[in-house]
Amino acid sequence: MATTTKTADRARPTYFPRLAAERLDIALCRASAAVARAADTHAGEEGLGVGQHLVLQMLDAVGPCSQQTLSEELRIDRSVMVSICDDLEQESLVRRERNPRDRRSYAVTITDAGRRRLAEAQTSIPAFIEDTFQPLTPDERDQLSTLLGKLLGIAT
Amino acid sequence: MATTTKTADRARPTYFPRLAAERLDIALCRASAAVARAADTHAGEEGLGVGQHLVLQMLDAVGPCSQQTLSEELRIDRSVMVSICDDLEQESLVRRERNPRDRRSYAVTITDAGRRRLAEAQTSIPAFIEDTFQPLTPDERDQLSTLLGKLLGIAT
DNA sequence: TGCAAATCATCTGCTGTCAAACGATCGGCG
DNA sequence: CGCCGATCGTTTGACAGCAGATGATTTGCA
Repeated sequence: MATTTKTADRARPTYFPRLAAERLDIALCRASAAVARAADTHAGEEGLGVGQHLVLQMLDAVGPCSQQTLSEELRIDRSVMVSICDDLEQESLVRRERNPRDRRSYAVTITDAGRRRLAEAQTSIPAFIEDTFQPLTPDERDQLSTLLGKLLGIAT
Repeated sequence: MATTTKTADRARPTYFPRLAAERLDIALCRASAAVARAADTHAGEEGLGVGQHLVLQMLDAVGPCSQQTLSEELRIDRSVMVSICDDLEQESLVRRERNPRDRRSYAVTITDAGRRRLAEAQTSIPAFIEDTFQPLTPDERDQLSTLLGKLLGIAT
C-alpha cells in the first residue's frame, strides 16, 4: 500500500487529483472557487464589484432594464441585485427611474459616468482572464467555453 | 403554452449567452453554482452532506488522517472541517483519537458503520453525475475533466 | 536544559448568498 | 367599480465560507 510509516514523508499521496478525476462536480466547484476568488480580488483592486461590473455592462449593451431582468439574465439573485443597484446609484453610475407603464418596476439606466467607469474597468478584464486561465491554451479555453455553454443549457 | 404570441412576448434578448461566451470566469462560476446546488439537493436527500461524504471516502481510501490533511486534500477550510467531523463523530461514522506521536492532531478514523454508510451513499453517485452532466457526452465529460485538472494545477 | 516559533484543532466575527415574508402595484374578472 | 391573484423591489433571518485569534502541544535552536 501507499501507507508510509514515516511521518515526515515529503512526497505526499496527494489524494486530491484522484478525487478531481472521479468527481467531476467537485473538480468544477473547486476550480470555480479559485476563479471566483481571483475575480473578487481583481474587482477589489479595480474598486468595482464583479456584480456591479456585470450590471453596467449589460445596461450598456441592451439599454435600460428592470432589476428583475438584470437578475435573470446575469444569474444574480434579485435580493442581491438590490444592494448592487444601491451601490451603483449612490456612485451615480446608474439612475433608478420608475417605469411609467408599470410602477412596480424600475427602469435602471446607465449614466455617462457609468459608461466611463465601465470602459475603464473593461480594459483590465482581458489581462485578468489571461492571468487566471493561464494554464490553458487559447484552444483549450474555447473548448472549456463550449462545454460550459452546453452545461448551462445555451443553445449553440 | 410556448406559442403565446402576445404583446410582451417578444423573443427575449437573452443576454446571458453572450455574457457566458465573453466571460469564461462567469460561465464557470454559474455552471458551478448550478452543479453545487444539485449536489446539495442530492446530498440532502441522501442524508449525508457533500463534505461528510468526501471525508468518509478519503478516510476509506487512504486510512486515518488528521483534520489538517483532510482539509488540504479535499480543499475544505479547516474551520469547516471541524463541524464536518463533529457531525460524523456524533453519528459514529468516524472516531477521533489523538495521534500519540503528535497529540495536537487527531487521527480521524472511519468506523465500520462509516464504511457501510459510505458504500450506501456511493451507489447513488454515478446516477447523480449522469443526471447533472447529462448535456455532455462521455467524451465531453472527459475533456472537461482534463481542462479542469489543468486549471487546478494537477500534474498529469 | 529552556525558551521562542510553528503547528493543530477550535472559536469568533464578518461577509456574501439564498429563502421566505412583506408592501406596493398591476391585471383579470365579475 | 371592487376584489383576488400575480409580480416587482425590498427587508429579514438563517446559513456557509473564510480570516484571524486562542489554547494546547511540538519542534528548533542556543
